[in-house]
Amino acid sequence: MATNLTIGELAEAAGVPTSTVRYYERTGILKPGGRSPGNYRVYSESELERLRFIRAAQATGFTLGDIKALLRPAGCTKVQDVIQERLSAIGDRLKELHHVQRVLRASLAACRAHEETGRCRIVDKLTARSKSPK
Amino acid sequence: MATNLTIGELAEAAGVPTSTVRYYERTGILKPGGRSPGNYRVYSESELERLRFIRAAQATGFTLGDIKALLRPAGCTKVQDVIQERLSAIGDRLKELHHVQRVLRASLAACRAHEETGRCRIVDKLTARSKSPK
DNA sequence: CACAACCTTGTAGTCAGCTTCAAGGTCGAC
DNA sequence: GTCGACCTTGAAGCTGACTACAAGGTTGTG
Repeated sequence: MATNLTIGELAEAAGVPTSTVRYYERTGILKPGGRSPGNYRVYSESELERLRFIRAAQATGFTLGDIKALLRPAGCTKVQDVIQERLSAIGDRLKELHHVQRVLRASLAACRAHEETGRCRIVDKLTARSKSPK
Repeated sequence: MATNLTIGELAEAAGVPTSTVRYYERTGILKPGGRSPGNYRVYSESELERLRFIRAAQATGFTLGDIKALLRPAGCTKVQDVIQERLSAIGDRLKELHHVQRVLRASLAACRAHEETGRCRIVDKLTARSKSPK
């Protein structure tokens, strides 16, 4: 079950360039499980999963620094704190994302409703908030 | 109702530095409504809302280029396309965010469950995906 | 064993998104 | 009218996250 992957295979599987994988290694966020006799990096499934997690977290607005802190082994209590913090950040992100989604949907509806009038005031809608500004 | 704001007031209200507001102007994503007699930038509520929208969208992973395209007035049909595209991107983002949330919650639970054993294998959990890898 | 397609290290360059600085102009309170 | 807190422009500098390049080593196929 310990699928051994080269850097190219790993990169392909996660949909990132190999240069990015090496960059992640330089920053210390993702290390190969070992090295082959010919000094090639060797990765296993768990490193692939880790890489996928990194990309998913990144796409939702976390920096590599955030993610590194999250993945860093530490005292269990401390880790719990970090995760709690991150979950709360995710909660905020979700709210913001839903706001953007709501505004865009409203814009789209307004746009369609006015399609026949030839007058599209979509930008007004886009700049209006549908909820209280915190 | 046309509240007139200086750059400092606008920045304060949106929680960004004034330098960022000027940078946004340089990139063409946020322009002041006008200028005061003394050549100060003057903003209204609608520019404040636009700025807040920009920040919310940015926090959820959109680039300024994305947002600019989104806010750019254009033919109604074209705008609809752009918005549809963005909504689909948001759908993806939400999925990723929920995945991260799920993994973190599972980690937290596992961490707590093992609190008394003194052994915390949280990193394993963090790198495991709870769902099919697409 | 030759060849292409991979891999290695190290260093330098790129781009987005700010951030800081210098040298000054404006505004409101005293 | 002068003081300090604001504002102006333009240009340079910074950080995070890659990305490209040079110069070479490894591996699998015919």
